[in-house]
This record gives sequence, structure tokens and C-alpha cells, in this order.
Amino acid sequence: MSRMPVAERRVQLIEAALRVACRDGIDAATVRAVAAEAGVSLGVVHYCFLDKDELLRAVAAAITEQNVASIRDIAEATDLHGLLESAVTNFWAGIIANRGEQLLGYELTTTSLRHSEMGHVAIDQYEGAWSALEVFLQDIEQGAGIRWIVPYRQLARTIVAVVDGLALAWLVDGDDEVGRAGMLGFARFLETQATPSADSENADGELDVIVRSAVERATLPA
Amino acid sequence: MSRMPVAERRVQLIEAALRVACRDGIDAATVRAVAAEAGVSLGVVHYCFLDKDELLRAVAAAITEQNVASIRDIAEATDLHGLLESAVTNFWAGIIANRGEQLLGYELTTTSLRHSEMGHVAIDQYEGAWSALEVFLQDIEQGAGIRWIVPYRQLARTIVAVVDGLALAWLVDGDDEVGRAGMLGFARFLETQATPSADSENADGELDVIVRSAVERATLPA
DNA sequence: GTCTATAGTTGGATAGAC
DNA sequence: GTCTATCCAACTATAGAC
Repeated sequence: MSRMPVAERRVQLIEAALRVACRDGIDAATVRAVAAEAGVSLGVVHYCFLDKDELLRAVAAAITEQNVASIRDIAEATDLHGLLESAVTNFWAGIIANRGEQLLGYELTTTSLRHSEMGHVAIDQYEGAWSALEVFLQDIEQGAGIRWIVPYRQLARTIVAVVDGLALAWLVDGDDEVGRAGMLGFARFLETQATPSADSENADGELDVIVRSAVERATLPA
Repeated sequence: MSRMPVAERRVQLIEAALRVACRDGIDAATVRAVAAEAGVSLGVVHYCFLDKDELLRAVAAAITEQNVASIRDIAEATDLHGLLESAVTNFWAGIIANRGEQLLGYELTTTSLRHSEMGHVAIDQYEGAWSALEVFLQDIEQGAGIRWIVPYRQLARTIVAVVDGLALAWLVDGDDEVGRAGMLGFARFLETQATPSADSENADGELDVIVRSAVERATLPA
């Protein structure tokens, strides 16, 4: 464990803090617990980070980056329906596979909103998610040959809000299936927010989507 | 301050704890801080409550009851559109008027999900909201002469999820107007989940609603 | 019933040996 | 750079005086 460059040591400690906080909650992520998890002594943490809050901010940044990355990793598909369905399914699977991390995200948000030492953490979390989703929505327009009928940012905020709500409810009652159904229902709603783009290569198939959706009316269950 | 029945003293302490926690966050609601806020000495709190967690559980119950009550207090209106619009507007106003309490609700939820001592708090919060909304949805059916085309519970869960998501985003970025717009957009979506009931007294007017909504497509902004 | 005093823990941060 | 020892603050909880 000895003789390690500071930069490397920092990532080691951030990973240890992430493990502890995901497993036992943000309150359990004390400097002592993180040091023990990383197998280093107490002083090392204070040598690598100014104080506990700087360590927690680094952990929050790591989680946000991870969330943003998971938004980018979306399966490709030819039509809008299949694309949204697979995107939503994959995204939900990523959530329920990391309960501790998901919960930690909300703990970090509320902590940031209370304590000024945690400064911009909450804003960075949401700004990161909103921005990544804007890019994602633009990519879909290209890939599926559609145009969104509401502004990117507005739609991005809606997606984050619905996912947050479904994730919170799932954290509380643990019902995987209800959550998945809610996400799929939301995907159907999203279809109604798209219209075939003028320069679409397969405008006919896409037109079919928008017509169906207007008739069937999207059910947005949870 | 002296000579007060225990039951009365308990509500006094719960109110003090609520004030402190709303103002400074759940971590700041220590036994000491609550005692100081209530103007009693440290020992009194431990005399009225078994331990700190019992006090916090009582605070959580008070908040949940308050939330449930705010769901019941909904302005009356003749048609579905006006009813949903006023309900949503009033509800949102209640949220942004109590930022601290709203944030405390999420702090209590995450705390409950981590610490077994806080036991059923999170479940009680959501079960309470879901149940109250089920009753609300049934009342609307009577009042507006409609039938919901999805099960009560499912729709109730959707409402809680969307409100949670919008409230969280508002807590982070503080944009009252975007939040209000999101709520109103969601109200328009809810209209598409209703159909005129067979025994409606003014079936013609209600039919108009469902036809409009199917054509205009609900925009659910945030 | 109420208050003071204090026990017993925990955790952030630092000083100083190695 | 790393570890041990230690300080100091804040908190829960209780014991015992009044």
C-alpha cells in the first residue's frame, strides 16, 4: 500500500468511499470508515483531501459522471418504438442493479441542498443529466428520423422527473415489475411527443407510429 | 414551561423538532437542538421519547399526515379540466410555499431506507400518499362525471412519481415557473386518462374533453 | 416532573515520530 | 509519504439532585 502517487491514491480513496456510501449510506461514509475500507490509515485521507466534504464532492462527481455515461450507452434501433423501448428497459435495468448507488444519489442531492459545503453538487447532478439527455434526444432524431414536438430541454427535464419519481417509489416498495411497467408506459408517452421529420428516409413507417399513438392514447402507468 | 402533561409536551416537542428540521435539515435536528428550540432542558426530551429515533418517527408521521391532508383539500369544480387545473395549481403552491418541509420529506425517506431504526417511515409516507390519491381520484369520478381508464392505484402512483420528480428538480434549481408549467402539462395528460362515465349527467360536455385531448396530444413539460 | 451534571461514544482534524 | 497518538467538539443517554 505504501509509496503511491497522490493522484492515484485519490482515486483509490474515492472508490473506497463510493463502496462504503453505497453499502451503508452517506452517514456511514466517515473518514475513518473510508480509510479502513481502503486499507490506509486515518491521516492518509486528510493528506489527499482537504477535508471530508472535498472527498464527498469527489464521490458525487464520480456518480454523476457514471449516470451521464449510462445515458450515453443506449442500444441502437431502427424505429422509434424499438429504440425507446430498449433504451428505457436498459436504463431501468441499470437502476435496479445498483440500488445502493441510486439511493446514494438522492442522499447526496438532499445533503447538497442543505449544506453549503456541498455547494454545487445537486446542480451538477441535474445539469449533467439534463444535458446528457438533450444530446440523447438529438441523436434519436437523427437515428429514427423524427422531430420532437417540444423543446429538448423541456423533454429532458420531463424524463429526469419521471425517472426520479419511479426510482424513488421503487426504492421504497422494491417492486421491480411495477417500475418497469411504469418506464415502458412512459416510453409510449414519449412516442406521442415525436413527429416524423420532413427529411426522413422512411417517413411512412414513422408516420404510422404517430398515428397509432394518437389513437391508442398513451397509458403512463407506474 | 413547567408542569405539563406528557401528551401535551410530546406535541410541543414534535412541533419544535419539525421547525428545526425544516429550517436546518434532518442532521441538525439533534436532541439538543430540539430541546433548545422548545425551551426545555435536554432531559425532558428523553423523558417524553424513548430515544431520538422515536422523536423523528413522530415528526415523519406528522409530515405524512399533513401531506395526506393537503391532498384532501382540493377545490371543487364542475368540469374535469377546471378541477384538475385548480387541484394541480393549489397542490404546487403548497409545495413551493414549504421548501423546507418538502426537502425534509425526502431526507426522511432516504434516512428511513438506510436505517432500520426508522423502520416503516418511508413506506408509510408513500402508502399514505397513494391511498389518499386513490380516494381523490374516486371523488373526481363522482364530481366530474368521468371514469379513469387505468386502475386507481396505478394512476395514483403515477401522480406521486411525477410530483416527486418535479419537486426534486424544483428543489435543485428553484424555478417556480418551470415547475408550475410541468404540473399544468401533467394535468393535461391526466385528462387523457379519463373517459365520460355512462351515467354522467352532462355527458356531452365531458365527451368534448376526451375528444380534444386525443387530438391535441398532451404535452407533458417540466 | 424537571433540571444539572456527567458518563460514554463517535468522528473530524492535526502534530509529530518514523 | 505514511503511521500512531492525541486533541477537541458534538452527540446520545442516564443518573441523581431538587
